[in-house]
Amino acid sequence: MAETARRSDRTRQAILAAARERFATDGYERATIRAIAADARIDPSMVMRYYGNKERLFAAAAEFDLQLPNLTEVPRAEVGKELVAHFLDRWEHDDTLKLLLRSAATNPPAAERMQQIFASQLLPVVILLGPPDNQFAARAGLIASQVLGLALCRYVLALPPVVDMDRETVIEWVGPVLRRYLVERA
Amino acid sequence: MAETARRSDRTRQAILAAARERFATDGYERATIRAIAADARIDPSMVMRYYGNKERLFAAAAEFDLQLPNLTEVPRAEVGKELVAHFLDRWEHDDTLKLLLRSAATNPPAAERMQQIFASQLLPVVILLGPPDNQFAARAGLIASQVLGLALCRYVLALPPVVDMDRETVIEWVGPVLRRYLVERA
DNA sequence: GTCTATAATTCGATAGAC
DNA sequence: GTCTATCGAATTATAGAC
Repeated sequence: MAETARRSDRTRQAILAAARERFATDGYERATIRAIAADARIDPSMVMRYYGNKERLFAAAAEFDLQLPNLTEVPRAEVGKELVAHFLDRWEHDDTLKLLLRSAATNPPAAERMQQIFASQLLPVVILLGPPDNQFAARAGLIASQVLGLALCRYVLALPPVVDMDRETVIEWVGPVLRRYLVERA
Repeated sequence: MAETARRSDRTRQAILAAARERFATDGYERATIRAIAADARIDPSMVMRYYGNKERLFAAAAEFDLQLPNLTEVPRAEVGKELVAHFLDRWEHDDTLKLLLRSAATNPPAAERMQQIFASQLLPVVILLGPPDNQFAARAGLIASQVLGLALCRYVLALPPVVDMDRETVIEWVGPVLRRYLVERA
């Protein structure tokens, strides 16, 4: 029936949304299926029915696309700022990166997923824009280190000075760093 | 008795060393008192006897001193590289920062400890060396973001390109960034 | 100081009625 | 599709014998 199909889809989505929130705030081990089900206002056994087990639920919740913008049209001087701004937006409007960051520290599959995301989505951008010095991987890794470190301090550890910096200040400071990692010679 | 006092001290130290290792590799929630006791080759109940509960054991294991060097004598141009080199050494020879990093993602007390460490140990260095622009806190936060991001990618997430970078390459790339955050004008 | 036994929870997962 | 009941395992923590 189309009626029940739509309803089970809504239930699926409710579970996924609740799972994302819980995993993002508590990390993989502290987020319990019971709590996720309670947030979604459904029975815990429904979570198992739809997703089989906790690991598969997490995998579904950790699906993520960086949605990196096309930087080829952006002036070389602005390319770093553009990148920082994009990441800031991406974090503010989507919990998935926080989820991955929190969980990857203690959950090996989450760490692997993080590796995949940066290898498959960030590296191509670096290859496209960076100088042909065969240091693409290192450049992508360095960008990841600064970007993830910023997210870690701002959203996970909540270091006061990093939390208090407004958007423009962050862009002004970190933009040139990413530009250096992305397109400048070492 | 001096005899038993020495023995209980050794036991205490064995527990602490095992705890540091387990917390560093597994994070707070996955590291169990049983596993720590097994590593230290003592009975689990001894851990409770000496440290009361898991939280206090963690607090003891998370005691950490960045041991930041005196940078006032270092040439301004080298100050960033010196800082990166110091952190790399500190990580290689001590698990405590990895322990904090892994645990802080899901354990609030660990995150607080991280805040304390950077506020009480890194901020003074920035105040001492940075330009008098009243941006000390922001500078310290930015340094923390890059340094912790590097550690996260290299030791926790194990992003291949960041793991594969040798010491000199890291210093060459990240040194100038830390110098900028530490002493340069925005 | 050391160890056994176990209490008290909590969690992921399953079985089965409706 | 939904819910109740519960299993089995693991964990922190305690009580108490030796």
